[in-house]
Amino acid sequence: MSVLVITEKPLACKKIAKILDEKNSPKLVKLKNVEYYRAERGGKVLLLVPAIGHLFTVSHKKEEGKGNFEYPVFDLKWVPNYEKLALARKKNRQYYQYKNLLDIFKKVSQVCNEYIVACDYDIEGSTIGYKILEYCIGGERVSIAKRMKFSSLTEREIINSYECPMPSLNFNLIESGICRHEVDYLFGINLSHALTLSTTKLEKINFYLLTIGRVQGPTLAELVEREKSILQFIPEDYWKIKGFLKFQGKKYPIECVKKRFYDENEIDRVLDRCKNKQGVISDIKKSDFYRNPPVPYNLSGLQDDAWNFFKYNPSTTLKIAESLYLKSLISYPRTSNQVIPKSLNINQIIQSLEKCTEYKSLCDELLKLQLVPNKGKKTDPAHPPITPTGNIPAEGLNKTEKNIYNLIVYNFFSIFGQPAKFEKTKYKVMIDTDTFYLTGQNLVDKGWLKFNPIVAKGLKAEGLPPFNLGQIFDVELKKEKKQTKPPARYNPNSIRKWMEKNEIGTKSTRSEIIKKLYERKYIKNKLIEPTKIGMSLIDVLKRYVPEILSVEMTRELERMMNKIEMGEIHKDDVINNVKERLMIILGKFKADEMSIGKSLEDSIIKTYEEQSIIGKCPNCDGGTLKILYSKKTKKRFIGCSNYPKCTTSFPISQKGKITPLNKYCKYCEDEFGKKYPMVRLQLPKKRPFTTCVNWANHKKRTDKTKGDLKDE
DNA sequence: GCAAGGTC
Repeated sequence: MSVLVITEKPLACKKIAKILDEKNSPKLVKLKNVEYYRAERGGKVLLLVPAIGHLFTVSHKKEEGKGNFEYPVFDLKWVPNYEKLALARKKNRQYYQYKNLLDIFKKVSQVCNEYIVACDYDIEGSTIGYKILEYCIGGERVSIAKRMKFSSLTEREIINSYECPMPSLNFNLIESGICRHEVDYLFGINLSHALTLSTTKLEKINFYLLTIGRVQGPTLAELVEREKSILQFIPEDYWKIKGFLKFQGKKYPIECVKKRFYDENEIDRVLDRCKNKQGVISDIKKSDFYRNPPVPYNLSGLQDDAWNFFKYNPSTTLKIAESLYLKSLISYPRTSNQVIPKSLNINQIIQSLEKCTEYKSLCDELLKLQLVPNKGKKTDPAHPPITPTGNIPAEGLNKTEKNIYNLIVYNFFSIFGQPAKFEKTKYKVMIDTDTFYLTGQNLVDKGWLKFNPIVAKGLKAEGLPPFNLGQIFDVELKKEKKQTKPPARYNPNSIRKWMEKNEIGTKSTRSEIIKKLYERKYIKNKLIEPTKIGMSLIDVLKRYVPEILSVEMTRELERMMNKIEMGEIHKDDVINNVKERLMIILGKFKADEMSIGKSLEDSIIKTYEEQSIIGKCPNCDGGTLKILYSKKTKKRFIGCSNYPKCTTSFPISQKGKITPLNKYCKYCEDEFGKKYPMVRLQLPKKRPFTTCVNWANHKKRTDKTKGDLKDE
């Protein structure tokens, strides 16, 4: 008989197998497309099988797939992941992957008499391991299973945690994990069903999916809150001086010591005083400042830079990073670690990257240094920071992949660099009795910046010519009228950071949940604006379930789970409490179902109408082109709102998502002298492309995919 | 067709 070792993921399985095998060469077994390992240690045979995250999930007893949105849903059960996929009619590759894996687990467990859980030592990892064992050997016998507890995949920790495992699973931790799943399910499914059914029962809407949960709720609420403060903002007029100092045919911007004038008379007095006067340099201050090298990337850091330099969505960044990881080009991306572990072979990685001509000179330079990596504050027991592995991309990466990969390589290089040194010069410029400043900065020592062309390129470090004390210049001063600005809108990255700060969601789920808010049409645009649906959803929830909109709900859940971990309370108490609360909430909801549905229905219809607008009609006055549906064929097309007076219409793809671009086609303007709107078309599983609504009349049909745009 | 959390 053998020992079954369960790990959370394939990568960890491979590492643990290699460490535990006495010859460090475990045998790879492939069965039904599943890979696991056979190792030998201390006269025992170890069979190490990896999960792929959760293999089980919560469901409810009456769930019969499509169409059943009854509530309340209180009778929960746990089912294998693949069963859920089957319910969703998704018997895809993933379905068979999960199903085969569970089959293998069951099969392997039958030739074992010892069981060890080696998943991450946290509530999710504990739940993953327990659910698999329960399925394989039954709830009773799980009591004989042991637990490896380690905080990093190093040889010392792995061997130690294997030789001295915890004598049993941590059942409190497992209970709290199960509890977390069930609480999220109870709130999420019940409230989503209640919202969805409220509009379904009305005439105008056949079915519109509305969802809400512990993380979606507060995130949407924050976006709506921001929108309200933008709408309520009353701009205030102010004036500022736009000034230049002239020197050898060049103009250098100077700033008045008083940056904003709220009284127009005051700024006029200053400008009067300065009229026809020259500026004198009355003081020179030089100071050095340093910009430290970056800390190693964790997922958040990578998402941040990918947004700052390339405006990639956090969810795109995660997806690309995952694909680079699966190609073995970078380490595991779902990490929060910012500290390079001592065990990482830095030299080897750089030597491997040296073979790539693009990085060769930087690698050569790095290899001359003593390599001490900079580090950040965050650590992660499960994974190191994101670094290149040293493998060179074999086939070409696409542009997005290449950009993300370069960010990771250059960040890795930069962490070994010295601080970059800048010299700041501040000239005090007096014009009559008024004070202005001219500032510039010079990069005097590139430090780490020489290892990071992406950051260096975006740097503004324009120096000033050396001026002398008492030097006199002609100046140019103008009055500019300005208005105070409302608070800035969130973008997908800044709202992700807000979630991170408030500790809702996890590093791997935040960007997905933001994406979900877009998919549900709760929010729109890159500078995020809630739609009418988003606004009225928050209105309804504020009245009936304010708790689902607060970050405090997550805090409370965490407190409850801590208490379960400490053995102070039982999971059932928490679940029963949630059910009682939901009973009251759902009761009120049901009573007011019609009025709730009505207000949501109006918003849904309006949001759809808004989003169907493509642009102005090129052939009539005041007409609007819209996506319409033919009554006869039920197919969609683009038509003018002035029909039947105006019969302008265009065919459009029946599949895919159409987004107006607020731009018109340059080709058509030159050719026909009319403004035809451009749209973006996203066909399923294809790259989105830009096209003119009138592309069928272009001479060269290929023009439809060219971004030949002109702003309106 | 639904949550949030793991992971390929």
